[in-house]
Amino acid sequence: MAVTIKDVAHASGVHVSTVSRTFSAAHLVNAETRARVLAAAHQLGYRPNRAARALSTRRTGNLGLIVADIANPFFPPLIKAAQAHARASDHHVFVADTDEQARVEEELIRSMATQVDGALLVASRLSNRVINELSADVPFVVVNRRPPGLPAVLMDVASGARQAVEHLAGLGHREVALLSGPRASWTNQNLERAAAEEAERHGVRLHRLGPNQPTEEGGAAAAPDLLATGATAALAYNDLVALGLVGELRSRGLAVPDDLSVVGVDNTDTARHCDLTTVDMPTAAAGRAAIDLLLRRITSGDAPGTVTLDTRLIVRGSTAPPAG
Amino acid sequence: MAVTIKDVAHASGVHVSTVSRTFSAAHLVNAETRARVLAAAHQLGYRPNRAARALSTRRTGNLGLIVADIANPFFPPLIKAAQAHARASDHHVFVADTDEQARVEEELIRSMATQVDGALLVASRLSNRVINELSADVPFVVVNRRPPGLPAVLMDVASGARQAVEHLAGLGHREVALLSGPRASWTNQNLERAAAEEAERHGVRLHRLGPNQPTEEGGAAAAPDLLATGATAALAYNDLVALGLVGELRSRGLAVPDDLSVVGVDNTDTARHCDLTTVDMPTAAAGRAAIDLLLRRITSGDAPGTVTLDTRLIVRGSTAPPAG
DNA sequence: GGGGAATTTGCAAACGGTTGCATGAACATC
DNA sequence: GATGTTCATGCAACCGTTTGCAAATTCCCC
Repeated sequence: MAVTIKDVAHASGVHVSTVSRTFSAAHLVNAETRARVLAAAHQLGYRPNRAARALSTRRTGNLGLIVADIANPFFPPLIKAAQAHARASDHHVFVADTDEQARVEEELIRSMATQVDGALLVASRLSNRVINELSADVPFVVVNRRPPGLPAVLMDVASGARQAVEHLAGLGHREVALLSGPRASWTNQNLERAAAEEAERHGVRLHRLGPNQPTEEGGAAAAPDLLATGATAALAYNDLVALGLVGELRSRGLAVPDDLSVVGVDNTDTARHCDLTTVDMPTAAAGRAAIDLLLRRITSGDAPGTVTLDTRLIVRGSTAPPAG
Repeated sequence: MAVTIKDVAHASGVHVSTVSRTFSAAHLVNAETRARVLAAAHQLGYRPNRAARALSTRRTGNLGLIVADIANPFFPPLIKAAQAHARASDHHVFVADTDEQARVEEELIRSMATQVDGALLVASRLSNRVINELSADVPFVVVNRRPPGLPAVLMDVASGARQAVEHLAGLGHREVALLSGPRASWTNQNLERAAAEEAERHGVRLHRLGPNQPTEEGGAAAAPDLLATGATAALAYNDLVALGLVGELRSRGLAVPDDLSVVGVDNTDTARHCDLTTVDMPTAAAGRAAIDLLLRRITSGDAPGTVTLDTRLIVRGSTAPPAG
């Protein structure tokens, strides 16, 4: 059915190889011939078959993008930016949702391997060992992760986390809870470390709670433990956790920020709507940067280093001085 | 580099065609041989090259999923459900974001055409003519659209819209504004029609405003016109528009729902967080149903009909009786 | 034990492109 | 006018897999 290079060759009276060159190495074909071929191609509605081309060139023009949960509002802006940026270089993006499960993640990457030139791993839950193993098949760029030897884009949550703790300390909070996220999350590790250091610096006592599911349910479920600590403020792994917590507190008759201050991480649209103080993550910039690194790695084969993007605190209405 | 069928053939002492059959028509190969081939394949870490396979079979095992805006929280649950469902049938999903632009949408579909077996068009902005033209190249299933002759999954916003108007009328509102969305949106057309009918039935005057951008900015921008109408309640094209409106009203010193009731459409997570009354759209179910239709269409070639899913109003705190 | 069917395998031609090499034409150089 | 370049094109092999056809083997039945 589809019109192939052969049809174009026949229609324009040249060999298929000439047609091929017209599209992939135009300078090798005579201007006049090229015009004839292009006219025929256009008239027939010819479009090169990327899969077939990939067979010889070993370039599919596709990129993979692996995320833990598309429905987590942290990801869509990154996906969107990455995709738009990839499209500008004539690359398509395969988006895959791993459902936060390492096993699914691995399987998706494996089955995607032959169809992409490279992949972005965002907030991967895989072990470094597995990542390294897989990276033999597919060139990776990771986001918010630091497997040794792989190019990475990092949204350095530490800077924002320090600002958050400082902000809370400045408001007068002396007992702050940290609702941590998945153990395997690089962001979580950094968050924990930075928060602990900064708490120490300000003489704030930090109660670590977790790991929690990085979802609203996780945040809601953490409420009892949190209340038991006597903390007057909470810093959550991400906005979903923060909002889950806020919801649960409200349904227990507690007011935010009057009874308890809450800070999230990610600065999702939802946080903005809910007037949540949060750490802004430059997701769109990270998406673009990651695509840049990946394309550079693919085309020139070099393994470019690490890009670190700063984060910063956005103060909104969910934080206030402690009650009493 | 990658291990191919040839390597497996060599390692197990059979012809490549036997290896091929082991994977795609196992019953044609002797049990003993099959075991040997599988062992070799496993040991070498062989994975069939889908792109190469696609060349002969004309089946890529990939599906396209075209959405207007991944960052609109309406889409991710649908994407997620569709993808999980597709994966269960060993299909991959190409997600593409059109940025609400018909031109981009068309181009994406065209360049995706050779790499997918079929595609889901969600809330397409293309004209029926273009959709039909493209559907010669790619089997489509559309969501929230009714191009004649194409299988469709419809989330019937009309039922929810009627409930919404009835709800507002019941609260005592007599002047309701409708903040409509993109002209090309099937959902918008249905919403307008159903709201108008139901308003008529309840003696409510409906002020149509729009078309508005289906974003928060669009909602915010509509505030002045809305206030000029003297309406005491607003029904918005979607939750984003509703929330944009709410934000703008608040910044003008107006309270929701005390001064004005607002109803959204989609029942996104954001709406839930913001306590917005809204029409629930069964996005996950629609995603699954659409994949079902698409796979059926692809495998058995028949063009199954239309699936309609009902919507219903979720009453929350953004609606109340009119002031005074 | 001979004939036919069924089972298992190999061969080779596709699928739609790309690309190294060879051929041929046009042109310039001396 | 012989020689050497450059440019444009064709030829054919190849990318990894599938599949119709034929050959070879085994099995069954009379």
